[in-house]
Amino acid sequence: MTKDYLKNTTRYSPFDFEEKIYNYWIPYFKPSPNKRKTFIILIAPPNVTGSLHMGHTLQNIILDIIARWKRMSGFNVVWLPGTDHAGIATQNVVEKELKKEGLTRFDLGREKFIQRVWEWTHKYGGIILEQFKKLGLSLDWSRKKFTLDKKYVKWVEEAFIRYYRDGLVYRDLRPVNFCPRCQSSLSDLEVEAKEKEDVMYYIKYPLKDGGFISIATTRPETMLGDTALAVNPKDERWVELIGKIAILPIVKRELKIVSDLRVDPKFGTGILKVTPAHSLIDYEIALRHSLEMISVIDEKAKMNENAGEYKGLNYLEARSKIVENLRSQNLIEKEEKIVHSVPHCSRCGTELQVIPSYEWFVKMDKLAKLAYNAVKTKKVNIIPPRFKKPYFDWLKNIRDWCISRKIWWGQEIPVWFCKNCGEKSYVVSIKKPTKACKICKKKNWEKTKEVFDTWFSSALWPFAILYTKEEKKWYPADLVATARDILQLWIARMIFCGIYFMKKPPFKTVFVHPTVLTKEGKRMSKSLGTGIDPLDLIQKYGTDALRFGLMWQLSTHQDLRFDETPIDQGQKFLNKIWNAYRFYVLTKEKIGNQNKKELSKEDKRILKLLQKTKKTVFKNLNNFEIGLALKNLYKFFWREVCDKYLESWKGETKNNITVLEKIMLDSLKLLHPFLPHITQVIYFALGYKKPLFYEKLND
RNA sequence: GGGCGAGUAGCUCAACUGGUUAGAGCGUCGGCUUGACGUGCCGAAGGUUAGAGGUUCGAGUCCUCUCUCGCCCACCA
Repeated sequence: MTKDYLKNTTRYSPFDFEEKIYNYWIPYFKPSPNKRKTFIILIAPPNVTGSLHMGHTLQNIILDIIARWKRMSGFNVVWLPGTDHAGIATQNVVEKELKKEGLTRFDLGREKFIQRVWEWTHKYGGIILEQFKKLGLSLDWSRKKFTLDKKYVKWVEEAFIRYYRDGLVYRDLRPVNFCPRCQSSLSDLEVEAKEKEDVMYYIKYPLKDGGFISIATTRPETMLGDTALAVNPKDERWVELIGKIAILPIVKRELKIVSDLRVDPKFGTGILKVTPAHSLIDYEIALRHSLEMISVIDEKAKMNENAGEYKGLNYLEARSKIVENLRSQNLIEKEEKIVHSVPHCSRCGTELQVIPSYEWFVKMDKLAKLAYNAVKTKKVNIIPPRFKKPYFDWLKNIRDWCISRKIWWGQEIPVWFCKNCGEKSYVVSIKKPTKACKICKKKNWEKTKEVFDTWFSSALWPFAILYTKEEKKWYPADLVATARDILQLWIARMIFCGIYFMKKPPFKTVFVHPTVLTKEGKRMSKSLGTGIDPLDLIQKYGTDALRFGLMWQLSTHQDLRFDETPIDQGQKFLNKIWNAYRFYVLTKEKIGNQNKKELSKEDKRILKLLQKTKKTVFKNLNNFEIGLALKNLYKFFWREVCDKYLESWKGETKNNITVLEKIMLDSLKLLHPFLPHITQVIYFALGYKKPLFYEKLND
């Protein structure tokens, strides 16, 4: 990387330099201890088993540009890499791997399976971070974090215990979304609604006093668990039914007809069958009317002992048998095909069941208020501001958070159950309890097999990685960037956890960046084959060109329909930059001591434009208008510096060499956050020895 | 069902709080270039800014309605 190399090479080749330059930088990415002003960026930890996609790429390039720019503006930048153990997601990846060997996790058993996931994690868990390096990210590699690090795990246990002591965590038997394949409960946010065609059955329920009423349902099999019927008191058609008794067909149970505002008169016949065990809305109604909860479906989506003659049947088999039975009694009034949305597991796509299960919940009312107020009072800024609305809406209508999972991979909940008494007797404690069970007076404790929702653990990420002795208490952070679908899942939860445990919100600014879509405007997805691998692009164009191409397309308010041509444009720009500096070196040599003392018209013009460009670029970076900032620079450097100013150096010189030097050095610095590798290479070629991001940008 | 966003040159996008002939890049076409540039430079063509109505001296920009697309959220049994 000498001056001669620059002079003699007419084309910049990223592949000769990018990796070497990156390795050179690594030690300098550490925050320096002697600077006072810090700027702390919080990374969104990718899943350990993940591999780089466009979302990570866009998000982290944005952050890297900010990080480098902040460093060059005099800040001590803290940005730590890390990964998330990602409970269900990771477990599913390993299960798929097992499937290839013809095995399920049940064949291995819990312990061996967990061991297997650890092996997988050790073998492949570092890949995603290695891929992050290829993007040129200025992360502090001396401080890698993982959500199952010893210290991290401790934070999670302590948080749970603190919630428990404060009465914010409780255990309850209630219907939850349950995935029959993953064999676990899920939180509301892990449920994905999918459109599906089904049959709506109108079933006649006899009234005790004679006559029939009809009830619409797509799930006749759940009727075995009906414990009431409900109508809306405002529905004039049915008010007179309130208080009357109907007879549940097949089971012959008497059902009281209750009045509840949650019943939608426009749906079906306006009469709702209340099945508290298998419907969340019905459960709410049941609480209000003290109704019994009878579960008829088990966690494998099979009918249980309460289903009488249907016991053991899969719910779909049971459905058709029940419909058959009803038909034979002439109790089906009508059947119609409908399309409606049905909850599926967001991780494996299986249709979910709502079944009652003992789970741990976090009470959300107080915590939601904390998160709400932090944004309302602008202690946390969400940019662009329009994303505040979904954030507020979510917090306003929130239900308690189910934080236990019955999967195997994850952090165990610090709870001990009495082997003899089971559900009736448990102790919340990190260590095995020494006291005796209150019921059986024995000390026969066994740790629960349940693990935490992975988001319970990642909600603590900001202080678990930033607030430790060796990390110099870098809490709170200044900035976090996120895709918008993570706003509730992660951002909101970090905010209330941060305030609850640390008394301060975990960051000041949340930047919600655009989603990378395909050129057709569709979501990029591996399974649909519409994804583009950023690594392929790097191999084809180099990192700087990719960074240019992506940022060129970035605007704050519109999703990005990914187009490859700007990357090509980036490659040309790199070559233009390279040759501009060649010309600069050659010109300097040629001019020697024929320098002019005064400033020419061109000198003055370009200096003025430089100041103006700096101002707009900084303003745009401040507003996360990265695409605009890059365009400002592109135009300035190519159209003004190259096409006009450098051209004016050809022929008899009337310009001042010190101006040329300033323009070329300042341009290099300005370009560095966006195109870090090439600018560093040129910087070395010009004879400088430092990382370019150690230079001051705004003098 | 609710919310948000977008529909501007062939393609991907700009145009700050409404203000002169609506701008870039790529693509197309025509020239030029052996004192940096596998290229570069100069220039041209190309748009009733989705549609309809309204406010205004003036609207891509504000209001209303319609259409199309996308995303997020939602316990419609």
